[in-house]
Amino acid sequence: MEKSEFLKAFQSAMDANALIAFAANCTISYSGRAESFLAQGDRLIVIKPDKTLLVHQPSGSNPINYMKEGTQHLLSWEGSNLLLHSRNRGLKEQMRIVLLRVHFADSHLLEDREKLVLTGTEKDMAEMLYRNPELIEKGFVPLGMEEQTRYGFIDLLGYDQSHTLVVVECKRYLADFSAVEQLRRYAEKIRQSKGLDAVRGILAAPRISPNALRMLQENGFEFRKVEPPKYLETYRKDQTSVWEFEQREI
Amino acid sequence: MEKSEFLKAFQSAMDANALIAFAANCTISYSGRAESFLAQGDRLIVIKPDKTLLVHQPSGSNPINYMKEGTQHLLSWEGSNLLLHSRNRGLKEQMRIVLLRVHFADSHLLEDREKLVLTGTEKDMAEMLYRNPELIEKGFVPLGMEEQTRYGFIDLLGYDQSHTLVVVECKRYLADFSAVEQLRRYAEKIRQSKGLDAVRGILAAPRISPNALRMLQENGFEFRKVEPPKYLETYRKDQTSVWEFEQREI
DNA sequence: GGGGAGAGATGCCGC
DNA sequence: GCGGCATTTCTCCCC
Repeated sequence: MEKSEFLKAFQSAMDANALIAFAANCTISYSGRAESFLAQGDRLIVIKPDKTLLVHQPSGSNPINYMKEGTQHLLSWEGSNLLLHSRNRGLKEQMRIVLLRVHFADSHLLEDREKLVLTGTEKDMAEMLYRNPELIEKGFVPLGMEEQTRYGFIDLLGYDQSHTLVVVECKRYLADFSAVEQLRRYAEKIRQSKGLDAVRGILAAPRISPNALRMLQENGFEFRKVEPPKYLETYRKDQTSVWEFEQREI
Repeated sequence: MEKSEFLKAFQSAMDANALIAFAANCTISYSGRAESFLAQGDRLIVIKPDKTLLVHQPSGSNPINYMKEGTQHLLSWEGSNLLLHSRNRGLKEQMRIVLLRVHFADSHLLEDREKLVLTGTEKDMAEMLYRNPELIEKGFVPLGMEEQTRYGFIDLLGYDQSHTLVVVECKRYLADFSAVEQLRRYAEKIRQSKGLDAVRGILAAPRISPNALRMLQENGFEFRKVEPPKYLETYRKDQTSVWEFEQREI
């Protein structure tokens, strides 16, 4: 693609607040919270309507370079190449992308007001345990979830059969050191604030690392193997059979 | 863009292992580690040569949906629409994207073997303190960095003026609870393994949260305000003056 | 391949 | 705005 043609297309897209995506052979310098340099290669570059900039290499999930929303983007000639100079004054960040060759470029106005509906989060786990307390243990009585307590972001709070207070911390994947220490912080906080002798702590997760389990037990806490729930019931009911069939197929 | 035309272009791109980027009006269902649904809207969709799939809405840095590398992608008719069915058998994940309209599409073979050169990381901080021990305090003598010690991932280890062992934990941004507890874990570990009465702990970061500072002091540890270094010396020397001028300008 | 920890993390929700 | 924390975190490094 001709650079002069790209320059025009870029300007129109920016003026129209359209999303622009282009592939180019380029070098990239960044300076801001850190500093980086990326030598010459082919990348996909995207500028969104909110002026977020993303640079993607041919592999990997994450952008190799990026600028946050609200960044200013200026494209100009630098000899026979084009220079994309992106600046975010508020964040004191800037990027310089030298475009040696533009492979393709496209832009379009995007309309999208939808938000993702997601299940299987840590909060969903806490709600499941709130509604199915026997998953913690027989006789467990849930009191409240999350910010419903004044003692911090405790996932789930309740009493056991002998009326001892129980703090439950949920992790949707692997429970590690950090989860154990979170639990310890919460249990200690609530023990002090309520003037109790003892508070039980339970870590609920599908899995726990061996070291974290040791630390958990050293603190007198317990582990419960619990899977996060994954059911988009509202959105599934009209296509359940097909979806479940495909699930089984995998 | 005609859907039949897109179908052909998609197949060629997949066969050639090219990157493909297209904008489309679509709905998206995902099932795997979690489950999600995204109602109809315009998005940018990218499939990389390594078969990573990214879905971007018009704003924000992160993809709203994605599939990891090594995913299989099948495009086929579903009535008058196209269905992109992406599966990762190993991860037991799948995604179904119904394309109601394709706004644009482009693909290209990308050549890129370069890796990002980055400075200003936590490791760079530790190295700076190793070479400039007076930034910790007068009389501080560094012993080793990171994995050079047998006692874990301790950022920096040394002796103070009175030959007391000092454990230093670096954070490149805000030091929080987790940083304090990391420091405590390391200090305790090394104290026990060396059979010492006391070990000093220092948290080095540009900033620390009030609660973390309180916990730090309760543990008898100290805070040092330190900025991470940001100098790509190798890559800067031939353009220093221009770059620094622009930096000042911001 | 799993564990442990950083990241230019980002995003969300609370105060 | 900052603080605290989850994330389909991702990524790297080391065992």
